[in-house]
Amino acid sequence: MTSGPPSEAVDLGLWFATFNEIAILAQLSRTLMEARLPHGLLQPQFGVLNHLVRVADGVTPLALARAFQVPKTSMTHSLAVLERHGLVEMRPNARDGRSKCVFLTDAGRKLRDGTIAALTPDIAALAHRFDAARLRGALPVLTELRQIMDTLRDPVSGHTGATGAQDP
Amino acid sequence: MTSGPPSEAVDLGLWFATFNEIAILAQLSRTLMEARLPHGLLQPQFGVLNHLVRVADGVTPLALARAFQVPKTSMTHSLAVLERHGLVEMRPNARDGRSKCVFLTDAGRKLRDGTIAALTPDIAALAHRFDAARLRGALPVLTELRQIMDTLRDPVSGHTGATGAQDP
DNA sequence: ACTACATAGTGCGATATCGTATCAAATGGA
DNA sequence: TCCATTTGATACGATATCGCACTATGTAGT
Repeated sequence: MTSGPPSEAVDLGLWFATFNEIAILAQLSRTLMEARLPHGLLQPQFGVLNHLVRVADGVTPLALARAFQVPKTSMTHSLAVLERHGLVEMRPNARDGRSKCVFLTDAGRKLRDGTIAALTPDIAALAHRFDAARLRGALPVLTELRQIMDTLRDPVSGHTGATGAQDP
Repeated sequence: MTSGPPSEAVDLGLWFATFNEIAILAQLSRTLMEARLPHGLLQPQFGVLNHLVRVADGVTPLALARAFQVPKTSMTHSLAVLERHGLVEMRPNARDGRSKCVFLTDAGRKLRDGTIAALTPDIAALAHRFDAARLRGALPVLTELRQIMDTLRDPVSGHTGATGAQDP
């Protein structure tokens, strides 16, 4: 055999440690956010709301599922919650009869802005203790890693199928 | 009022973007892992198993809940699953009659090692596309951020109460 | 046009997550 | 010692997550 693995050993520990930290940080940020969200709304729902404001209105549920890398059924549920609360509106997709488009309502926009405002002191407290420059340095690494994992994702099953564009 | 905020504006966008990437990466790594886990085991359970191997055996459920920053009830559930599968053993805590100690079984150790082995090619594929040095640079930032968020956590309610030591 | 296949969304069931309430053991005063 | 408070763990219920299977629409090949 001539072309085995890169012959350079992979630092498994590094990767596991990273994923471990990421999992815990996700948990911490979730808790942080949900402490400021109105009753009945959880982080996934707020994430969608925020995405609609920051990126674009009128996208399809599947595009959202891809953006967040969750199964489409999970996104269906999140959107149903948001719609039940009157925060988004689902309209038929003129270009594709199977599809729908998700639009923010005024209430949705307002609630998102209010939540951001409510979160600001918490973030400020964090920023007070943690140098933003370090974060700014780490963020591109996270982004690139996310993109690569995106790409490597098995484009199989009912999960979501393919790569999802993220906030540009 | 004399001592308002640091008068320096906080880069909210930076923080939100970071938390956003972290949430998606957590999702991606979860999916990656669960694709290699035996049926019936999910990432949280494997995380516990891995922690017991890497850090220490014989810790209490509450210590585990703190380490992962999940509510104690979630940890109770995860441990029940692991115990049902014969992967861990719960013994009474000699030092505290209310408490228990979690121990790995041989099956648990074996399953953890097998899963690591099964994951290695996936990690290797990642490592092939992503420079480990960059990851190594970013990891301390994540760790420190996690520690700080740990510290700032409201030590309230039934969540977990306090800071949890993480893999040293 | 007709048939195959792919794709968008959803209903359903199994399981996970987590807040609240509860119980039992420990701790710390009076 | 007795009582109040704290702390570790769990039961329970509400909701979230997600895999599977299904429908409906779109797309391609003939």
